[in-house]
Amino acid sequence: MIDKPSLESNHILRALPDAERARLYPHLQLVPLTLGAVVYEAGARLRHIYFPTKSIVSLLYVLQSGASAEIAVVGNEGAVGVSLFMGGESTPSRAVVQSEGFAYRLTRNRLKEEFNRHGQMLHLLLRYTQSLITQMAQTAVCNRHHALEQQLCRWLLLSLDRLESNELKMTQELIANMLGVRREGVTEAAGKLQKQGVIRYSRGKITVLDRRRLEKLSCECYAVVKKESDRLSGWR
Amino acid sequence: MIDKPSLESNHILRALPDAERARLYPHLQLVPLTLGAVVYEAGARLRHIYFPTKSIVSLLYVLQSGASAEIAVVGNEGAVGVSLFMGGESTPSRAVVQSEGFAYRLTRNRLKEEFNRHGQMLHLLLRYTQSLITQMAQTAVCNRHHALEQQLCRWLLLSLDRLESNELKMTQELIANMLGVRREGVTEAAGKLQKQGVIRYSRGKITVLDRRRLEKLSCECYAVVKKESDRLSGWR
DNA sequence: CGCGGTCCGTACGCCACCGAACATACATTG
DNA sequence: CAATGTATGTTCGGTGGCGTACGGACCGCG
Repeated sequence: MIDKPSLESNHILRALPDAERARLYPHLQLVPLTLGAVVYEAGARLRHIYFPTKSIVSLLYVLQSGASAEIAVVGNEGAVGVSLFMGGESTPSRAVVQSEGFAYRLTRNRLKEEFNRHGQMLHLLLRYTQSLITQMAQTAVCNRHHALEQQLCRWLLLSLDRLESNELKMTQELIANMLGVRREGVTEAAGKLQKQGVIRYSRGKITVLDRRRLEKLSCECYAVVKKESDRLSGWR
Repeated sequence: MIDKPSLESNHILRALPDAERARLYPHLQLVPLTLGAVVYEAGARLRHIYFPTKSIVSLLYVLQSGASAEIAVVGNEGAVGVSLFMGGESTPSRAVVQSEGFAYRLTRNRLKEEFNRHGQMLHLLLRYTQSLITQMAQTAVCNRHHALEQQLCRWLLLSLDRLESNELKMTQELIANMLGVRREGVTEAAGKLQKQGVIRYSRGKITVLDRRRLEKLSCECYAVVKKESDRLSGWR
């Protein structure tokens, strides 16, 4: 369906020194991530760490009531399953594929082995983890203080950054699940944005027409996360 | 004012093998943490990592609007400034002393040195970081879905766990800042709890009378965080 | 072509929380 | 003991998002 992506499509893998990448190469398994697939379940023992290439994975928290909320989103800038090298073999969150694509994965044991060599992989993952933490913290505050419409803008931008087009396949229902709000709320907010000519959408296909405006309408959270993520993925 | 606490008052320091602890001992500096003191400012370059003994430190996010919210709370179970060993020398959050006490601290360079030895310290800090992540994630979802009263219960419990008494010095105003809500909202929720005989309070002194009830009235978030924290601080 | 499913639009009552303003009581200080 | 500051109590209108319900539009499929 799509060309198989190279290792370099993932920023972490790309940033590895050639020697390390070569060493890892035979152990990196390319797997397709289909829309809606659960990469790992909350509380389950993780078996792999995933390095997305063109896919997007959402980290979701599901409450006892069934209500849920996204706490972070991961694309080709990072990795899914960082708790593997942190030592607790599981997390209470669920990872769901939000945008179809591929990922390279490494088994738990391989990762630990690599980890124990204390090469760049370790440092890159640590830095990435910190940017993940920033994203989660910002999400927490955003949930508390910002209006739905602003959050929608933030969310669209975060997704957009992890794709290569200005179009995303995503129903309002799913977005509502991610943001932890009602679908109707998303309909209304998206309606406003469309009326202003910022986006256009229809049946699960959203096209961003005016990214500038979208950034202005978003809360500060997007910029903060982006900036910190850029800073941490920069060299040294 | 208070007896100087031993290294073992902090769970991470306590869990270190004797040899490591002995090696670190001369470099650990005991510092008092006074109420309201800012351990580090958002975006500022961190210079130390802190291991609280009897104090509590809140990690706060402050928005451009001035609104704020606590994203995690750290006591003698953990450490403040984990981003130091993650590689990004700062974080966008602010750390504020919420309950007076002491902490041992280590300079940035010492920590890095220790880190490079790849001993237990590294693993303990990594595990602790994961439990911190859990707390932040849970906070994010809690902010989204749970009622103020439940959140207040959660917050009281989290603080209580990090003290040794059933009494905390904390005004409703400050609690409101932490939770990112209005002071009046806290007054109302606290009033309800007092009427039910769960807590008693007066002018910045809150006494928990019925911890069981408090746990029942709290949202699930407290239990989830507690359980995961216990799991991760357990052996291996 | 018709049917069922997915996706989006709209509307209504409801409630928790907000913003602001003001009242009261206790505490500390000089 | 007066004065000022701090902590808590109470009120009132406003509103953003919730729960629920229903209707219409477009799609793919048989």
